[in-house]
Amino acid sequence: MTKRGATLSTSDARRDVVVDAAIAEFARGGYHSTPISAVAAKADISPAYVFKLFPGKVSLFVAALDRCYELVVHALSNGAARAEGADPDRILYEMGGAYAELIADRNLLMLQVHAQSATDTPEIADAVRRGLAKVTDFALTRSGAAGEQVQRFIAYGQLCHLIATLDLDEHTGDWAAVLAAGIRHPGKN
Amino acid sequence: MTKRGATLSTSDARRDVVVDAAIAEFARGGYHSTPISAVAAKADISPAYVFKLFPGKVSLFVAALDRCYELVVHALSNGAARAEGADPDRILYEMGGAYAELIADRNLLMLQVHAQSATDTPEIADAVRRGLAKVTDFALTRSGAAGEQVQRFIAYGQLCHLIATLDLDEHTGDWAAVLAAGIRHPGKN
DNA sequence: CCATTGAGTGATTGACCAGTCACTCACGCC
DNA sequence: GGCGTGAGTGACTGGTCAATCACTCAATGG
Repeated sequence: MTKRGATLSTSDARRDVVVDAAIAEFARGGYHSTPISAVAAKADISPAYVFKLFPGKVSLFVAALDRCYELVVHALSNGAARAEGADPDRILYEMGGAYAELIADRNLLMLQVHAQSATDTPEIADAVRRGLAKVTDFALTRSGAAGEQVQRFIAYGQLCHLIATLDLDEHTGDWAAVLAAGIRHPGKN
Repeated sequence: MTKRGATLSTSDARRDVVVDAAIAEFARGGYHSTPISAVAAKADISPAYVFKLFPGKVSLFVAALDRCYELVVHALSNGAARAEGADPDRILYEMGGAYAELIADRNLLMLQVHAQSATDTPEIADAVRRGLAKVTDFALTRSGAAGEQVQRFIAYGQLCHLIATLDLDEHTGDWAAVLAAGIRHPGKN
């Protein structure tokens, strides 16, 4: 039954599964406190095999990060499509909405937060810069908005990360309500 | 020569020294990948004694965080004093300038970034919420600005953290120039 | 039916690290 | 001059984890 094509692609398919597991696990514990064995368990695979699919822990984390930013750009693209032909601000607004939906499950959000904290590893710093460049460039060219608008877009994205990380909502206190005002349903799940 | 007063206060004095060392070391490696021994070495003290001064690693990190936010509020206060009597926006602007100066050495900035990534430890999450609450409340009451202005203030502070973490400046690329535009000299040790 | 290849694992190694404990040493006091 | 107390340490323990290696097993190709 396992025809040549399937067998040949098995290894690559596994790699994808492992990357998905890595996103989930690294998002939970961050880079340093998430053992490879956790990712392996999530992917129903032995820890040893992870090292056959990826040369080391860093590579796996970077692969997860790359995939994360890929998904982010994809979501922004979908959002922009919802405002086809509208003015730049409107397009950026829709992008923000799409981003909020994407990170509702928190995995992609927390992965970015953890990545920012692991930038003392050069490969990770490079990956974050690469991803952020792609996101920023896309927002600039696709929306056609001015630099200040895109800067603001990213800044409020960062604020959104903070709010979700800390589980802030109006019931945390007045100060939290101020920070979370108008931010689209962060947290929740 | 060690008079009674000095001897009696030695333990507390040591604690302060250790907290300073903890800020520097945790800022470099983050919570999980910074061993107590690194902090101890920086404070010229044996690792074992750190555990006599603090009940555990988490307590030490939280103590460092508390001190960090204390310094931030203090800086904001100084900044606000420079715009005494001016309009809220101007006061917030001066606060931003004072904050930029404070985090020029990056230690306090990176500590906050790492803390956000270590919020799966409840004590740390609490400490971050506590600190952010103090900062937000102070910005609100001291400047008298509207909630949206303070929200923006914090959002751009977060953006500033991202820029400094990644060492972005105009020479990193056009996208980086967009993000860093108008942000007051981040990085540059 | 044998040889090759690639998927996948168990067992192990070497390093590191949080936390503990029994100890020393230097004071100040009676 | 001993005694108590608090500063400070060395040595150890139990546990974890990244990475490696020698191995098994199944499929495929000739």
